[in-house]
Amino acid sequence: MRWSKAFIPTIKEAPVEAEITSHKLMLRAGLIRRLSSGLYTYLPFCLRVIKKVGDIIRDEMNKKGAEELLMPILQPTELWEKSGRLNSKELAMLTAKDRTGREFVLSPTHEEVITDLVGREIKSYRDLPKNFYQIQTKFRDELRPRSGLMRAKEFIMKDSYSFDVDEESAGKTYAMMESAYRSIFSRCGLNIQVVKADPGAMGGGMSHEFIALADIGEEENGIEVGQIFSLGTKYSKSIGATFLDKNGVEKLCVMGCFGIGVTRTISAIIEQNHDEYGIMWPLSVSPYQVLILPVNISDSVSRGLAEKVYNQLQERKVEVLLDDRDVRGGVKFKDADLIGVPVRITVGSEKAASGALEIRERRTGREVTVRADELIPNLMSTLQEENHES
RNA sequence: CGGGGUGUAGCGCAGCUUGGUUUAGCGCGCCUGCUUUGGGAGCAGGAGGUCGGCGGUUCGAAUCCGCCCACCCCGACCA
Repeated sequence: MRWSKAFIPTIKEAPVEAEITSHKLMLRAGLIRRLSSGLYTYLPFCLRVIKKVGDIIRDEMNKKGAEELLMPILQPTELWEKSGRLNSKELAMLTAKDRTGREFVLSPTHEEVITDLVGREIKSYRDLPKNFYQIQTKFRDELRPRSGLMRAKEFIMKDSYSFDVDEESAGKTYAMMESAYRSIFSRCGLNIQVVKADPGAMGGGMSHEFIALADIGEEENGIEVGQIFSLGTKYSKSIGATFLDKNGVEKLCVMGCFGIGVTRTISAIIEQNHDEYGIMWPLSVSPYQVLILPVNISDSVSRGLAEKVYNQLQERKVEVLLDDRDVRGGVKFKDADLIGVPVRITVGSEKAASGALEIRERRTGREVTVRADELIPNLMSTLQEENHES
């Protein structure tokens, strides 16, 4: 992508609405814009990160045998009456009406819908265990939205729901999800602490929270980015999800549910990966892997070299952003630090004249000068290292 | 919902106390031209505002009064 064609609206100073670092940086680096309190547009740059995080989640969930599906956001209130959660204050539900006046819940979570589905479709112990997940927008009528994507009325969540034949099997699923979550957060570049938690509105038995350590955050100096619950038979009983066991006896599915706040995870990543100049994306979730920065775009030699490198990297499927804007070098350097692409290739007029350029790591500031024909192998090994560090 | 605070150009603010030389300013950003080009350049010119909204007081309101709305922070609640 060429920066001159991309929509990356960076700003020098953070608007006063933002207090915490991640919120400020997301505004400044052109990731989000506010529509209204607790409602944000994810700009193209942010959407790339959302996709990266989503792909890591999909990879780890699929490894554990979970299957992705997508359920409706609008849900009939009758289903929520069945589970007894229609008037749950904790879930802070938003509702919507159709033109006949029928009321729907704008889903804050999907236990009811998935249990209804499984109850209708799965009838035999032979079809269990099952684990379904989805990544979609959730709604909570937050009393007080705050801190950008940290607590929004509308946010992106990965939620999954497991169905097992008994507690023992459900326990294994629970442990598997815990390990999947550890891998997911680690691959996202997050330092996580797992703590025992109160199941709250979900009900059921055991629960653990995944806390990203940060000096802001709402509990224990950390940000809750995920939570897992063993639900027992609470929903299979109220909604009706049973199966026949080996002996032909009807039994209730033993359930678990597992959530990750995707957009909040991105806030947490920034809280843990930034410095005074801007974001320092872990390579695994960075919107681009490499930024090419020709210091002076009107110098034809460095422009030519930058274009050449840009093409080479694109051919190798490296996600590369070329800062081809006709602005002064200082502006580009500041923006480069702000948006936090992990590897920067600087093309300066002097060195370009002798066919050399610089590779710089955003996180460490480490910089090497290489000849253009040595660039690709050097860059590939730098990317490898970055990958292992995050 | 309780408490605190803020609304003046895209962003950051001054002006309000004491109403009238304010045709409402300043910095950044934006547009045009020239110069400049390794860490947010310089000069010149320019565009951009129902002063959050409605009502009231007054000869006259960004400024005083009332109501409403929006937004931010603390609390209760949550991925």
